[in-house]
Amino acid sequence: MRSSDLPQVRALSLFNSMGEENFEALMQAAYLQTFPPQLDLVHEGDPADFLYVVIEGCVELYAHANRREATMAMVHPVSAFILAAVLKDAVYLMSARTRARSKILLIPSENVRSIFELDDAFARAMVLEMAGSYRYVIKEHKGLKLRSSVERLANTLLRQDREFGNGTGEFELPYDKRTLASLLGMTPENLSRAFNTLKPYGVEVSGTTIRLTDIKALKTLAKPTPLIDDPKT
Amino acid sequence: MRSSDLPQVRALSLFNSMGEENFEALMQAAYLQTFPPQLDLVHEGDPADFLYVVIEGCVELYAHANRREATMAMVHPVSAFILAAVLKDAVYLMSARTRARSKILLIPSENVRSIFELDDAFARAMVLEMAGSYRYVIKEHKGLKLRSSVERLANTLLRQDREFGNGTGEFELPYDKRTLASLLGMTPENLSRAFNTLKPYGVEVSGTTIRLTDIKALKTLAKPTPLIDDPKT
DNA sequence: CTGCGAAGTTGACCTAAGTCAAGGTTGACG
DNA sequence: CGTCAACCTTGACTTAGGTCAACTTCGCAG
Repeated sequence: MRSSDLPQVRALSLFNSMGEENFEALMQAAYLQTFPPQLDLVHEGDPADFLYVVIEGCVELYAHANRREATMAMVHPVSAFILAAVLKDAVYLMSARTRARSKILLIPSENVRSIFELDDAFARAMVLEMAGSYRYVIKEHKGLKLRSSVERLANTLLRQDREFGNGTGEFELPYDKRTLASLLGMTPENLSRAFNTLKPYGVEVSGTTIRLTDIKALKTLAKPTPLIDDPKT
Repeated sequence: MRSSDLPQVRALSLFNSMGEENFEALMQAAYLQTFPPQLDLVHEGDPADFLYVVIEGCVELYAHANRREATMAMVHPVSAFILAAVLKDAVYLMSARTRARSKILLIPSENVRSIFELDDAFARAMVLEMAGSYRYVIKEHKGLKLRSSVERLANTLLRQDREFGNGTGEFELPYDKRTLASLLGMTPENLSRAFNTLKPYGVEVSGTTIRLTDIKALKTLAKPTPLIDDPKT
């Protein structure tokens, strides 16, 4: 793999505390590849052969059942996904596909597990990574169980504004609306309608650009809570 | 704490590989207490002061938002809960209450974290424990997003039959119906109706006893998949 | 500029599930 | 053995959200 990409991988909290020789051994075994958009990387039910790290681009995690499909999460650079399946040497619970041209690091799961046994700092980093992922899903699950679709949308907009618009009230949706709809657990049609019901709360939509002109009102409706909406904790 | 309870704690996969002196240090700092039913142990949003281990009884994890409440999981002996919050030194994302008279081990989270730093085997056990919890929530989330409430109930019944009835088709519900309803993400009224729509598929309910007389038909409706319904993987 | 196709929107309609209000069961306790 | 209080069930009704089909918008290739 290209040495210019190494530092950003090394900088990941998952890798930055491990021993240099172990890191090198992992990278030695790894493949760095660039994939076109809409390419299936892993399929749920398959044994976990690789740990994946998104270096550039964007990856969608999704799941199937009952001839329905649901987007479970979007993975942005630089972060790893499907760590749990690799550690447990189990099958993937989710499928993954690229949503943009993406540069991705593939580390054979056997190597991940053997270095995990060898390197104590790596093992500890894994715990924290897993704890973070766990809490992310718990928050998603709480949102889905306790909120209406309009509330979920409102809170997502408020979060995006904090993350991408720096609280200015104007930002771009990071993905298309059908994906957003699936992520929020609704149909594209219903997302459209949800945007309309948010119009009186100062939500202006034009294509993929969003403007929030009355954040206070939106918050009254959304009732955000750090126990669901704060990605940090 | 009573020494007769030590072996079952030690036998937990979370604790069975760690060094003896570290285990003793943890237990030295821990409290073993028996609580009456319906007692609140932790409240979401509070800082994680203790790691909890259910030795006897039953604990419900639940969450609040929008003046609604949802049961997130039931914890049975012998297992630990809210590990992630303890490790990250963060606030609890869920509340917990006893659902039966319960014997519970409380380990101060500072001690957990310091032993985590000290004991490599303990750190590795934590990774696997977290990975298991992560995959549990992912499965719950998939079920909620991809299945109707009747399907969720049908699959839960099939699973209970495997776990408690050993596949005989007859077993007791492990908790009351309102709890089951909340766990499945529906109202008690709707659970009643769901049981009725399952009647033609050989589901007989009398109080808390369930008899499945046509498992094949039930499976046709439930369409179980190990990627959601197998608690082992 | 034009025309095509995908993505998004809208409206009409339908269905699953929630809500509310009675009843009915059951089980603990006097 | 009766009474009370949970818990559960049922029925009538409402509502959120899904479905289907038509239409619009927009980006883009020719």
